[in-house]
Amino acid sequence: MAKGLPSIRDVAKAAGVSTATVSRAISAPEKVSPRTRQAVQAAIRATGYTINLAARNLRRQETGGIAVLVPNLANPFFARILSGIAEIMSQAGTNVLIADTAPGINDERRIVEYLGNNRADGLIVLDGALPVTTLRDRGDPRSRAPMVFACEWIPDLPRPTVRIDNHAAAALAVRHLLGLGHRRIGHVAGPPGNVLTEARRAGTAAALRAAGLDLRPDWLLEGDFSMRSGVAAAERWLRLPDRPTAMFCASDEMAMGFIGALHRAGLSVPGDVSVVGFDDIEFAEYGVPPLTTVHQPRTEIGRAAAELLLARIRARRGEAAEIPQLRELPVELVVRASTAPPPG
Amino acid sequence: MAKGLPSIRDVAKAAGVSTATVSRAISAPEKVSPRTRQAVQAAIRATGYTINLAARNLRRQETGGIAVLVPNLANPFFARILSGIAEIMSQAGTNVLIADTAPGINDERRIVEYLGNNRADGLIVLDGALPVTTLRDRGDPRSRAPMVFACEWIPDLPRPTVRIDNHAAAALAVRHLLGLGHRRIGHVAGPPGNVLTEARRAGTAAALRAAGLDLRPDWLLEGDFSMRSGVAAAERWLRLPDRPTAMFCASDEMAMGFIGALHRAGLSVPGDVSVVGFDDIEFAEYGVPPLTTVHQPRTEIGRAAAELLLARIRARRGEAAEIPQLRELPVELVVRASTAPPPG
DNA sequence: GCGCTCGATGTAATCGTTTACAATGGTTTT
DNA sequence: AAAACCATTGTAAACGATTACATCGAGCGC
Repeated sequence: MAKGLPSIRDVAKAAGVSTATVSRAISAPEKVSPRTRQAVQAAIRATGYTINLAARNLRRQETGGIAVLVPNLANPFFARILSGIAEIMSQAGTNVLIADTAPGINDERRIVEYLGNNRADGLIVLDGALPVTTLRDRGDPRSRAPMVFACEWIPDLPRPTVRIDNHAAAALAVRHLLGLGHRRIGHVAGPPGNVLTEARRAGTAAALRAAGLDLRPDWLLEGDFSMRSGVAAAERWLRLPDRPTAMFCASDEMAMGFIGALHRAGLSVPGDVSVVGFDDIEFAEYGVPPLTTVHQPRTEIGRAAAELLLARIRARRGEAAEIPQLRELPVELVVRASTAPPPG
Repeated sequence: MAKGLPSIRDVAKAAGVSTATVSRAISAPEKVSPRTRQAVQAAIRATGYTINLAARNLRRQETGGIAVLVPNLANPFFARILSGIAEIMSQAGTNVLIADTAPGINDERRIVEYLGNNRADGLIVLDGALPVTTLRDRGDPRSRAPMVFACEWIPDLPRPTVRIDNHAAAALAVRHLLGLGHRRIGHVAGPPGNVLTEARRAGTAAALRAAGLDLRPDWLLEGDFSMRSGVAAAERWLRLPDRPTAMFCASDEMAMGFIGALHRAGLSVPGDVSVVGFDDIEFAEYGVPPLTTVHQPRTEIGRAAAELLLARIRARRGEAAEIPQLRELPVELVVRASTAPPPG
């Protein structure tokens, strides 16, 4: 931002009106006569004027940006969600700040500071594991910016949320395995305490129960959504005296790690075991074998979260808006080559 | 940003000094006596003051943010680079705006607008395929913000660049295959015209030539860095009347797609063919088989690019700074299980 | 024709910081 | 002891937009 850029005064002069009229022509065109509006438009083009957001934000008492709290920026799962958020926000002329909440990158204090620092008009939280206090008491109470959750959420902190129905999605995956004839079905879960872990585990158990089966505790393996933890789960699985014929993994990364480890142990997927993943990340389609998985509409989740937050911000400015407390986007099962009827 | 937040006036009152002194105590502490500095610090704590960046930026004629142009946000390769950038920028109190330059997401006009709009004090460009004109003539000439390249670059637009030595890195990969005894080595290249494609292809050819070999045109397959294009390359490879015993792929994604397709065709890696990738993305470590690849220090590239840009921005403000035109970060070959001596 | 309303526009204060310039008082130089 | 200097601080004018309030004139009813 260099000196000498055309300002609203230059436009006003060129159009032969006052700065107030130019301002109105820009942000409330209906308050200005069509003639004047046109003249202002022409003057804007002629001068090459672009609005100075720092000035607008200062005067409007806004920041012109929203912040996204990502549990782990390095995780490719979030890339498409961010892309959806960025798309909507860029259309709205709103900046997107991204903060990585992964331990070690930014400590809790820094995040609070970052957000309290009147840097953001709103907050999209993708991390359901953040301490409630971090989010609740952030900054000065007078500066509390509206907040929405996407994908994950914090049960103790009710806020509008965009996500999929994790319970139903897990059940969908399990019913696919049941439909193939599997009766011995295990589950590789996410990290304990995570809301997604709980919802997907419960959905798995519910689908099994509906078929008259149980989720056997020895077939419930714990992971943390990472590939590495999928490998570890496979190692425990291989030591099982009595093995399931199918496994539903709570993330694609775990599924791919799981399959890779089985492969190295000489087992075939889906020949010996069927595996279903969750998320439908890019790699799922081209893996060995291509992975059957539950598709999450990630770009769409990002867009929806962005729109929801924008609506909340506008509502705060006084413009009426309807704010749904929960928006659940549809998932679908993508059947590829990692699932087949049980052996024998 | 709500009304009623403590401002610099409140701090001034609490500390019994003028607003000018408070401002100096914050941004140029050496200009203020130690006594006053302490009093101001105490007053800041007492009032809970946080600076209003919109006001500072307006006055300083800055935006307080930098923009990153990413060729494809959905590509996990960029996640860690962004993470490195975000880390440094967040320490510097600078916002990071992210714009996806993928066709269809934002058209060229929108990007120019986005950047011309005095939104960014600087620019990190990760996309070497952007039309030069988009970047050169962006916005008002008076608003030209400093720019640096990372990973990719545009030869016609010389700007400070952070990257690896792609030529040497490719040669490193090829020498590994030569060292295993391979003499029949092919290459899956990136999209034509891409700077990385050219550098890596040239490095490949150079390493072969140094061993008295040629890069045979029929063994040079074209891709576009994506997994899908790796699959396509494998299909062409399978139809080859005379096949190489080893392939060096210019990206891990292509390598993984390539391996997957070979697998489905009943060939074994590295039993029948050795494959080396490039980048060392997360999935490379856990693939089937784990991929031998050239490791790019992506977080470090992001950090270095961020620091370089900050230096350029400071230099622009008049603070002296040394700006290297090229910073090449070291790579290393990570040997895993996708390479072995040639069969027989 | 008078007074009223209403739409369109202008005037000027304001948002919270930074910084050029001025003022102050103390120390050193001559 | 006057002059010159320096460090420290204060005063007040910016930065560029928005918006409450004032103004103006046209249209309208009576």
